[in-house]
Amino acid sequence: MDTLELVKEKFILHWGEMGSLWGINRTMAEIHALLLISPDPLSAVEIMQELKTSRGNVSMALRELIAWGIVNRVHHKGERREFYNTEKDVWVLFRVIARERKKRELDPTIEVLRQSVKDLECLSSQEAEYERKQLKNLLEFFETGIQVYEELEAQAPHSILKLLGQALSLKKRISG
Amino acid sequence: MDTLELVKEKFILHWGEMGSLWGINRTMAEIHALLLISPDPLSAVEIMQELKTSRGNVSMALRELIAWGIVNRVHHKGERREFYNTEKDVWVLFRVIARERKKRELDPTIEVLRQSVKDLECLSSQEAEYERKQLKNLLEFFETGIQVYEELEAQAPHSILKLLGQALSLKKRISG
DNA sequence: ACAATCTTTCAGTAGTTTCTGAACGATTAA
DNA sequence: TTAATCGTTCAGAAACTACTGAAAGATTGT
Repeated sequence: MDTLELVKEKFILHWGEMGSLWGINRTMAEIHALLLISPDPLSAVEIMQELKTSRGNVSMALRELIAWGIVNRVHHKGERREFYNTEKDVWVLFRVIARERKKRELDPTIEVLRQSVKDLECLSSQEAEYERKQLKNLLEFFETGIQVYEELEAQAPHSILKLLGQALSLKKRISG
Repeated sequence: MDTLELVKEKFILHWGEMGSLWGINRTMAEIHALLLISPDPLSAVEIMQELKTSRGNVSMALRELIAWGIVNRVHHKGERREFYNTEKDVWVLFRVIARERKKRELDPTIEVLRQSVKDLECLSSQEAEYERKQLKNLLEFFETGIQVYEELEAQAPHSILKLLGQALSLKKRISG
């Protein structure tokens, strides 16, 4: 087996592992990895063969990936088959994922926290007091997180993290 | 059931859900939530009763949480039982988790990418070229991520995200 | 209309993770 | 020593998630 294939396989497997650590399943992550390093869009059959998995599984995983906004369908005219593509720019990818995770995780959490703090507002036992304090802290944390997210979203066409790094060292130079 | 208990339960359940979305299991996340809003350290039995789960499960989950560095054992003298505590400062908690995730996820990924790029260095087919380009981009992304992480780690005793927000708006004011 | 080629769906299965509870070990007190 | 109380471990059960493959749906060509 040649180097290219070996590296490809290692990368795909690793990406699959990482996928499971985050909330997405192995097949999804593997497909994403495969598309990321493929110069051209691939058909479902090619993906299926490359990853040695079933047709149905590929179909379901692609559906999910498309829902995440990470994969696009590509239609070649005069072709019956559909082809699939992923966003190739890592930084753009990061933004898409960040937006989706915010929607799925941050927003609902903030909602729960806001409601909880509100519900506890009128109680005055020791315990309620403490709980309210803690939940308020959490809420503040997540709200700041969202602010940072929006700051990023608003200005960054590219190189989000790089920008962050610059911003931080800038701040360090100026204020201490 | 009173408001306090209701809010407590809702928060614990929600935190448990979120935990599963990230890589940690429900019980771990629930225990963490419970400790976070408890004014005082709790014993294993109290946790067990509060979450309606088994003794063994609590023991295992606590072991994991301690391994993450999120929960501490507290020994009261003259007490046979152990009590358990979590870091109450959300910002500190964030740092601990960030460090751990870096170690478990970022570092190994960077390792794979470095090795892969190196392995591809001497190949020159179209495909190898493209693959190398993509992996290099990924590598750059993760390396920048780590830089930002270290920047944060180095300076922030508190309010990490807040700092980030400030840094960003500062940068915006100065440079565009 | 029929065949060919592709996608989607979903019931059932395989595989994985989480949880339970009984067994065991350690510590303290009587 | 024995009983009581606590923590830990781990085999097996339960719950959950991912995957397969056959069936059905869609589209195109003959």
